[in-house]
Amino acid sequence: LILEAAAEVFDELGYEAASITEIMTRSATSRGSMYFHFPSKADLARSILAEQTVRLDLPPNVSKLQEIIDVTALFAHRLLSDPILRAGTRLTLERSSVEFPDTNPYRAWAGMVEDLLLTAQQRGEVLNQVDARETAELIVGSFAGIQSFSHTVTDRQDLGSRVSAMWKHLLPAIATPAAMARLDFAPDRGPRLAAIAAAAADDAAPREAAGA
Amino acid sequence: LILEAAAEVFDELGYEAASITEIMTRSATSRGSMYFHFPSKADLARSILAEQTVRLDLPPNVSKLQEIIDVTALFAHRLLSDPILRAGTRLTLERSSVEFPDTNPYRAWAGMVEDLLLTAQQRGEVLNQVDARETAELIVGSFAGIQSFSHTVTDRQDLGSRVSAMWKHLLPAIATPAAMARLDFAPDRGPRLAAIAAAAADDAAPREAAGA
Amino acid sequence: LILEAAAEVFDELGYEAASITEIMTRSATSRGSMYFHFPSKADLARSILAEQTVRLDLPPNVSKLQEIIDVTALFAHRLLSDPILRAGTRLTLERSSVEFPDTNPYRAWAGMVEDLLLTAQQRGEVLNQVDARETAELIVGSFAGIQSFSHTVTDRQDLGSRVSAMWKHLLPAIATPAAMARLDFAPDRGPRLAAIAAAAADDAAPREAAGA
Amino acid sequence: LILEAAAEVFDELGYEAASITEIMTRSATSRGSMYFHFPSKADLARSILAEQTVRLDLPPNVSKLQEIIDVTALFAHRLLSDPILRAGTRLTLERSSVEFPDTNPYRAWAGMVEDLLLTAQQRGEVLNQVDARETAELIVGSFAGIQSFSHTVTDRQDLGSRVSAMWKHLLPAIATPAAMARLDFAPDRGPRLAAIAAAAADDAAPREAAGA
DNA sequence: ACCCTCGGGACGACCCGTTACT
DNA sequence: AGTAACGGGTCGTCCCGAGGGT
Repeated sequence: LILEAAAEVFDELGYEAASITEIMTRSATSRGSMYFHFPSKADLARSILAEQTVRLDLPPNVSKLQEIIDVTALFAHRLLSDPILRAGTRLTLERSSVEFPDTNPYRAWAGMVEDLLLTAQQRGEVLNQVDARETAELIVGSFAGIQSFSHTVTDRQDLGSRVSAMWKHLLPAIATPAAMARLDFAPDRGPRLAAIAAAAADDAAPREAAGA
Repeated sequence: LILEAAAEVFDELGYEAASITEIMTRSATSRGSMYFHFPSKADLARSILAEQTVRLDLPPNVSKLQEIIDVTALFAHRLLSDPILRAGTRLTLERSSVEFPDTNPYRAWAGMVEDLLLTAQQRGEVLNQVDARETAELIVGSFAGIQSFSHTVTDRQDLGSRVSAMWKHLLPAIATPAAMARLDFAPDRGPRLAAIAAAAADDAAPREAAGA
Repeated sequence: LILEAAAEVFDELGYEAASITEIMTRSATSRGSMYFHFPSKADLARSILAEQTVRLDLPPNVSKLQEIIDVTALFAHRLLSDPILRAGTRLTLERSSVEFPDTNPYRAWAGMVEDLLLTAQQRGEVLNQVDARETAELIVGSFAGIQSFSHTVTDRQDLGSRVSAMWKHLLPAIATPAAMARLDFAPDRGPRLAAIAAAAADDAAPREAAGA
Repeated sequence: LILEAAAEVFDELGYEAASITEIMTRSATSRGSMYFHFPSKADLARSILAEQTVRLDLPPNVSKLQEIIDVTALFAHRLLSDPILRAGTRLTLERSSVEFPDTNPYRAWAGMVEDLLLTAQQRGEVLNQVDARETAELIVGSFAGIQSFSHTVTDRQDLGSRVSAMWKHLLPAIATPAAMARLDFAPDRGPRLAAIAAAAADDAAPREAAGA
């Protein structure tokens, strides 16, 4: 797809430094075709941001706290290989303040985490003194910063460990002792989740193929 | 100064979107003068990054852990008014991966925090199971992300509270209970430190004037 | 054509002093169009050099020595009116050393003359002791210098006479007496050849028009 | 000297592409000093052209024709090592048409050669039918072109041979048979003359030193 | 409906030769 | 002699329409 190429370029160069010409070249598209599908450069960026949120559907878990952890772990894992996600984070970090009046990715993520947190709190997984919104925004912000740090220092190779460390430091102030004992936030949580998802997809695919 | 204007523009537009012409206009400098002092745009960015680290000298504290907290609190506070610092963080977030081979701001901050953390650990303020480097990098990353979040959502107006919340969540996993009781990480810690520093400067200035 | 304008400017100002803007203005082209056809200024120069060599097709002559003379005479004549040729010589003189690794115009010309010289020698028009390569390169070099001299002093108005004088001085050391008697290197040899070529073109054109 | 550095840069880059900053750097001069000695860039070029003509004083010879040959041979030889001369020829070739209203180097050289030629003709060394001015200008032009050719193709390493070849081709049409027998235009004429001049200078220097 | 060649300006950073003030 | 300041100008490139073809 043409978005793929755009994502690569945005990831490598950032929004401003990315040139449509470069995207064209890399996706072997011509100028006319490019502007037929995406009226402007900003449109490309918006499409990438939209794609990004779509790609985070996770199977529900009995523990809502585990779900939050899993979303970060899987996101961290996918960041290693998915150019759309990589570009999405870069664009969020660089341009969130200016570009997205309503569909701010930060807000979207924080809202999702806050909802999960509230549910978890009702189920007794989360300490009572926790302010769901405050904690949710802290988690999202921290994750974004850690990701940036890891990107800078090791090109995200150690992002899994860093996210694991984040949870190790944060959870004592969030989770109830009982809930905490059952949580899995090991560094390889991301890859494991990805493997499970891939297996599920393999299960589903033949059925689809048979249906078609 | 000319750096001041550059910082403003970088803060508002980011590195790529900032134009030298705009910086020129805003600082009422001519093109020739501009390039006499800063041979290139990248040089301007580098100078801002360098200035930034200089501006973080804090009076030593008996508690090294408190020193770490204070550095974040004061930094958060100054971020509200100091364009150099504002620009510095934006440049770090946007371009740290590409621009600064050795003088990476992330590394510099993380190194400083790690040193303080190790000293604190020797003094019994920090739990033994804490890995100083891991924790230091987590703190720096989280701070950067939180700052970005706050910048996006409220133009950093609530950064003090967010940093305070960060410490509230992080400290239980870092500080020994005894040390924790004596730590001050209230949201207004930053402004208070700034006031103290200002008073100290007022004290020193007259003496200097008298000496001269 | 756009090359025409570029040639004019290069001819008048030289490569470095010529500005793309000036070429644009003079050819009423926009910058976008300009860079669409010629990716760079150097490319313009290269194209001019290429055009130049194309424009020197001459009807074969029984005397190969006469062919060499004719090529210089016609070239000298065209230099008065053809901007591409004028620019070409200037570019060759100024930049041949640096710009054209393989397609050096000097070498191209010298090679052509050398070949003709060798053929002429086999036919007995050229003295045996003549070293074809040495003489060919001398002719090309001399022609270039004479052209530069004439350009400087009389804006090339007397180039025909100068080339004639060159042959008057050179031929005794090149041509056999028998061949020499039949050679025509009068100052107006160039214009006469041009007239013949024009007449031939007029002959051909109607036929083409009729065929089409 | 500062001219030396300027000459180098002009030789390598040409007039337009040469930058005063580069000349400054290479001669370790500061901007102020630079503009104190040479009010403008054009002034630098003019000074180099002036220096150039000075450096061609040759001991008088009984044969004026030999003197002409020697001037070309010595000039060709010095071109290998003297940056001032190298730069001078480049500037002459590039800018003679535009820069020097009265002190045109071409004219200066042609005039000198013409005078020598006339004297030689009076002495019977030169054929009667020779038009001194025409021939003088031919010689100067040819030399310039040959030098350019050699510069392009072999960085002037074979310039001696080329000049020798030039004379071999030209002299039959210029010199009387009697005079020609006594002329020396071998390829190594330049180096030999330089050696003689050096020896003479060695002779003179001690005396000067003694006198001083 | 989809794609591409071609054209259009507006800036981009950078660097230039040159002049005042110290 | 030397540091600082000055604008004008360079080439290159960018994001983007418009007409022609498939």
